[in-house]
Amino acid sequence: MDLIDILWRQDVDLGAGREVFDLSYRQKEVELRLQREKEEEKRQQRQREQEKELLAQLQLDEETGEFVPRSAPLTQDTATSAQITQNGAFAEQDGDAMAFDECMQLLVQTFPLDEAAESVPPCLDASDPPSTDLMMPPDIPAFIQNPLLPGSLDQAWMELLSLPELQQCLNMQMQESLDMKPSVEAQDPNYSQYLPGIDHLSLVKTEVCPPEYINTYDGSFNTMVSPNLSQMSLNVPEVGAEFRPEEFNELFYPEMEVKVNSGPLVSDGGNMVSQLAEISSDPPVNTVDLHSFSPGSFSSGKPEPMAEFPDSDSGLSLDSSPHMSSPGKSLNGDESFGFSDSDSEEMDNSPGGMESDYTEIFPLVYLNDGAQGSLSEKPPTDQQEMKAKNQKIEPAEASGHSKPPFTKDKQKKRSEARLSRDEQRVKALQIPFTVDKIINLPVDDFNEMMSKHQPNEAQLALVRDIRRRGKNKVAAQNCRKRKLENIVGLEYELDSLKEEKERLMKKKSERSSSLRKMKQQLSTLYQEVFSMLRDEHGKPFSPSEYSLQHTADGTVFLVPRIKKILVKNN
DNA sequence: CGAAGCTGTCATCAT
DNA sequence: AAATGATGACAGCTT
Repeated sequence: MDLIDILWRQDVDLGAGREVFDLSYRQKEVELRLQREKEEEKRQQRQREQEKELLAQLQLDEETGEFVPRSAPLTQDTATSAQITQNGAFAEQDGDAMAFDECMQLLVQTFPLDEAAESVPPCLDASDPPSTDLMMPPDIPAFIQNPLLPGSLDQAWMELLSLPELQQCLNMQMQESLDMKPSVEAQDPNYSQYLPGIDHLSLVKTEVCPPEYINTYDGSFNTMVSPNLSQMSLNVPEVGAEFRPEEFNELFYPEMEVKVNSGPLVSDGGNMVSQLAEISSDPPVNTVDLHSFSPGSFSSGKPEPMAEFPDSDSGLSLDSSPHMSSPGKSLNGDESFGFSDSDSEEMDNSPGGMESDYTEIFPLVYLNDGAQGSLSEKPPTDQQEMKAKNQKIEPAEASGHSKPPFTKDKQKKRSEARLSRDEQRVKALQIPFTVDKIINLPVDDFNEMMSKHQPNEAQLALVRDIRRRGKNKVAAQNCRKRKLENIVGLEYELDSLKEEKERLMKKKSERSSSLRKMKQQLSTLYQEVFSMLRDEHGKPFSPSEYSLQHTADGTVFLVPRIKKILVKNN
């Protein structure tokens, strides 16, 4: 379940938001893809007529929507051009006529589980016995053809499938599902919750899994899976029959779904617990731990705080996702009292960051809860405890079950965690005020509120701490905002000044050019005027002997240069 | 793996 | 004197 959860988050991190899991969204995608595929099919038919060889080598890549050279699917070594053509033919003739159950029965009959398991390569055998079965007969692949999933999801699920532990789980689940077809049907109800079109399936939902649990963890899986299940028989005729990794994934989603839903619930009889026990180096992974992840268990496990401060969440973790805040709350609420910020920082990271380690962390947390006593001792105690926790957690990570996805999961806004922690502290000290009020209430109201409650020293210190931190946080945000605005303003001013400088330089250049032009014109005019002047003999004046000078009033005189020189000398 | 950026927090001073 | 705002500095975390 942890792995599934991790991978689901990985899907989200990879860009597959909840909208991806939405039926309508996916249906649109399907329509587009189908349209594309029809076009491509037409083109392919033309190509078949022209070149059969090309046909064998070309294949519609559902991820990119392009025809690419056919590469053998992961587990399909037998993929040949002949089979491809067979698949295509089968898709048209048999695909729509054969229901999923019928195909499954046929597969089970044709390929017993033992053979199927043996025939599957190691990397996928665990995860998809059914899919391998489906692949084997050339007529089945039509099922698998479903271009619903985006590439990112496909990748994420491929990663999921590549996990050995999960493959084991999936393998066992798959075998069970093959034996008991109803189990597969039981999964649908969950899917239907997120699929408007599959309402009829929702009848069994409550029997399979608590609604809260489904809401928090199963939603994504459900939406991913359900379209495929519901439309599996419908998709068969329309899409080309080809094997792809993502198709396998789609087939497996139901199984994962089953695990997610039923794992914690049916943990006693199911394989999940045993698998988890094998996976985890820490033996004490039990159903209680698993249940601790579900929202319902959160509320049930910590009834008092939740009941006492029902609106505390809304007060501060406005932008925090419920999924994230919930675990943190249950975690911190139990153990958090009056510890220092640094402690709380550590708290933040471990619970929020390693979600897959919930099973390991939560038990520890519960222990801590019980151990928590007075308020004043908390800071050092918590630090030590956290260190101990981390040490305990590390082995599990070292065992290879904490993976890169965890680091992605760690990407949470500290604000969310901080608020959540403060809330938990408030709850822990049984302070009947929301953190929001503690921080944002005016001084008078705040003091009045506090006086009414008559808080003890620890409560008062915590409340004032929270208020100070909260206000300072806002102040820091504003300060940084101002700083950025100042930077932006200065940059803008700098740009303006540069533009101004540019403009002035350009103006200067223009003026200089204009001045040169005017000098040129003046010179021309001077020569023109001078050349028109004549002495008493009708001869022009020599420019070397005479020059023209003008006074301020515009009067022009012809001045002999010698005289002028004499005047200058004088 | 290191640099850069973001955010919360603390210390300090100013209001 | 207390509360609050502003801001530099620091640490932890993410990108």
